[in-house]
Amino acid sequence: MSSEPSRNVAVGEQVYRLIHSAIVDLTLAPAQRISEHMLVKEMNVSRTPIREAIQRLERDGLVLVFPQRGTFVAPLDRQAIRSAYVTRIALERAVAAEAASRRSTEDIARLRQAIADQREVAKSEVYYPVDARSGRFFALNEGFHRDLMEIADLAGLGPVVGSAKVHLERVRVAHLAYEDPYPIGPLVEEHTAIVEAVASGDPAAADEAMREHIARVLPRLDLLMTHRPDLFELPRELGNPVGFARQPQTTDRMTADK
Amino acid sequence: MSSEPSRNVAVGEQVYRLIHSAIVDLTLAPAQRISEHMLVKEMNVSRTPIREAIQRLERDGLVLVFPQRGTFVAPLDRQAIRSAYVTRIALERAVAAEAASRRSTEDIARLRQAIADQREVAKSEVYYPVDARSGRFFALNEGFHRDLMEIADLAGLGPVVGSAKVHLERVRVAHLAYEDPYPIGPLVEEHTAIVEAVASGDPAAADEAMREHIARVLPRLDLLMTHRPDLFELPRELGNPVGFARQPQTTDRMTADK
DNA sequence: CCTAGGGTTCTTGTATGCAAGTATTTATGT
DNA sequence: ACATAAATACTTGCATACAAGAACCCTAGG
Repeated sequence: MSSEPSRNVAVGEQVYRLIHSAIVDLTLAPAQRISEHMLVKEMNVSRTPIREAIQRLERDGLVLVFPQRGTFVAPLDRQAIRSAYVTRIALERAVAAEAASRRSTEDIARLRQAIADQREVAKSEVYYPVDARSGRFFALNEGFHRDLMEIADLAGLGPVVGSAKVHLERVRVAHLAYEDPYPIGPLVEEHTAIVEAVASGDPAAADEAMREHIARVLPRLDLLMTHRPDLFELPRELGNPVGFARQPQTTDRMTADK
Repeated sequence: MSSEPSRNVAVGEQVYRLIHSAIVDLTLAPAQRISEHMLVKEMNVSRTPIREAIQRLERDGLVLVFPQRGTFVAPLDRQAIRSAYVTRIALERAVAAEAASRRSTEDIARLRQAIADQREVAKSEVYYPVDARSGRFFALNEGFHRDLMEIADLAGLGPVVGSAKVHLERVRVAHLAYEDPYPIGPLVEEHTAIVEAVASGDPAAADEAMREHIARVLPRLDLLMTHRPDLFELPRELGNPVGFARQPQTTDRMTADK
């Protein structure tokens, strides 16, 4: 980026974050075409960091790359959303259970403080904002789940859960334009139940409390599919994009042929 | 690659698979230094696809990139391995349970056929080979778990589970050099238990059968850490690599500044 | 009016050159 | 001999040029 070098964070990382959040909050519409050249002009960066970002987004399932044909913002995909939901619920449950097994007294205090903060914020921020990703409660919520991961000594799950969450968030953002504002009060109560289960050192109870919590925030997918089928369709039928047979179990070996 | 264009699969993908399997089967030793230039000479490819592959491997947690300082094969990391283990067990359990809920009669037949194939192969291949990733049973095992995902309509979990599994496989490969050959007969019996639970449509039983199965293949990590501490250490203490604060929750917006 | 063909323009994939920063090594002075 | 500093040889990040293929449009012919 020619303006504001903003050293300390690589350019490719900045580009990735920018496009990433634009896709998640639907600023970039599903199925919308994007081209590297367009992004180059728009962001004053060369193609290299743009391509790096696009390849990461492709692996996140947020863009579809058709070689020599074009790149598109990934439409909402029922199967991908279902997978993301299963992933999130399975991993967060495991985190809660493990946190209940490993928590120290300091951890308990930390979680109770987090709950107190959430309660305080919930007095002023009663509903989620329409973009769903701004506001203090959103940050507190993210931090709460991250705290649990650290207590469970499973911080490595952060990226995995995060990459699943973005698909659910896109659905939630789309929903907020059609549904009543989402109240955050009940979320704090559910968080409280999780914390108490963790504090009591009961993994099964923590597991169940988290299961209820996550199940509750599942957006009504079918409703959205009938209201906005356009969000689920790619403009034209193209073949398969390139990046879907990942995680190879190849048996090849390093063959230096020089 | 200058020799054998091998069209149909992108060069970057080939490079990725090559380095990926070399790291997983420990052909490339943990903590070993690798440089883009070295790989360029070794594989007769330009830096671009090499860099693409390295960035993907970095996100897989298989290499560590220190900008302007060097790139290293990621040493075995206790926390990463623990996270991978939790991820795999949580997701495979969810898959088994969901498969039990959705299975059709054709699915049941398919699974029983897979078991029959495994039993047949287990007669000749009694133990895992030392490289742990070749042989017919390895492929059958991969296919079995993939079948379950398809039956559960959760094929999207394939890459996630796969990227977790590689960390466990590295540990398993390292183990096989120090332990007795691993018998595959019991694995077939465990698979059978899973299939019967799925066939009977009992999600809880399928969940439990899968839990036992995965828990059994957990390699003895502590043993390896005492035998080969070198596999867990980076040669020198460097700062943090670049790619660890992924999955941003940035609030930035697209700001075209042209 | 419709169809077929050719050329133009767009797309992404790949190779390469330049820049900036780090570590190592060598020279130089004490 | 030792410490210090400059120079040199690396590293990866970024920019850009070239190549190959796909889609589109426009024209010519039926």
